[in-house]
Amino acid sequence: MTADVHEPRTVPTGTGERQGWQSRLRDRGYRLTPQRQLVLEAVDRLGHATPEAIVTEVRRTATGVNISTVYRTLDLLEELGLVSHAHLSHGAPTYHITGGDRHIHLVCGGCGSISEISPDRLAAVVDALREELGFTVNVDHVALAGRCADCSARSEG
Amino acid sequence: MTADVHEPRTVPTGTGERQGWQSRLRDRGYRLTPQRQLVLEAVDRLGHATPEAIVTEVRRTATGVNISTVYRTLDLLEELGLVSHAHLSHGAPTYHITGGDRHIHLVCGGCGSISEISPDRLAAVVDALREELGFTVNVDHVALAGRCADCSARSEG
DNA sequence: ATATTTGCAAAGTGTTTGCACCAGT
DNA sequence: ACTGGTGCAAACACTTTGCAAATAT
Repeated sequence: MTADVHEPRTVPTGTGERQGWQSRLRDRGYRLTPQRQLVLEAVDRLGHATPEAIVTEVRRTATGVNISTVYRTLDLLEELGLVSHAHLSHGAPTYHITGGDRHIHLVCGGCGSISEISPDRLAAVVDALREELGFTVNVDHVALAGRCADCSARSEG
Repeated sequence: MTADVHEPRTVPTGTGERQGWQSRLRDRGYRLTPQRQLVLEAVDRLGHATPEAIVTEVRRTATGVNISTVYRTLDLLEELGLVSHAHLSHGAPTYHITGGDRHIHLVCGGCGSISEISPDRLAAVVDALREELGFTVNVDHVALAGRCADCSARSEG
């Protein structure tokens, strides 16, 4: 059990939203390049992916795309609100498509598996923190570390 | 406002617990070295500190202590359960004394300030996740990203 | 005495940057 | 044509590791 429990969502690069992000890019003075499309598609396809995994995926169709371009592109896509990242493990962050279904990550420190739960689970806490402390939690970015059922069982029993 | 909102807690290197961790170290076959005491004291004094900050603090009294020793020592102290780390920002993790008051970190993405809240705030969620999914959240390790009151006000107007 | 720990330096990740060339507009 | 984007290589930040010398036991 090391797998990513991601299930593919409707692609923002698909028919529906195509105009959306592409013209958003243009309106801000950015250019539409193959690399940017490829990175966005790769992020969507992979679910939760590190820059390294993304560049590998991108290279399946376009050899020669550079890792630094991927980093720059991810920054850009994040600025545009198309993707966001979370620090799920000790190493590289993982990027995922935003919009549609937001979610909170559960990361198992034992086996590294990632699962997702609804942000509603934290709604009460989030509201309380905003009202009492003025602190606005960025739910997309939250990762809860711990141990999954399997690993808990393993270490206890 | 970039400050750490840490307030010093009772030092485990102080009178009370001294025997505790020191003999725990010995029992496991480890040796008690000045470096290990200094690192532990520094972590306690600093509250939430990166390895870099810790080595700087340690060097105020003992010049020549190497950063790699600090890393090794932090790993050891964590294994012994004396400290734990959390990933509060994009860069280096921060270490803090465990035991006594556990807490959850709120990290402001705007100004980088760190505040702490009681783990009780998440108790309901944590319990629900354990019962429904079998997932045990490691509360010490949790950091909630977002924007503090000041930064929220600033960005909204 | 001797096995652990340290310091040092070198290597390993993950990420950013400067710059010449390339490409979208 | 013009400006922004890309690839490349080098620099950077953070962390780990091999090994000989130092030290706790």
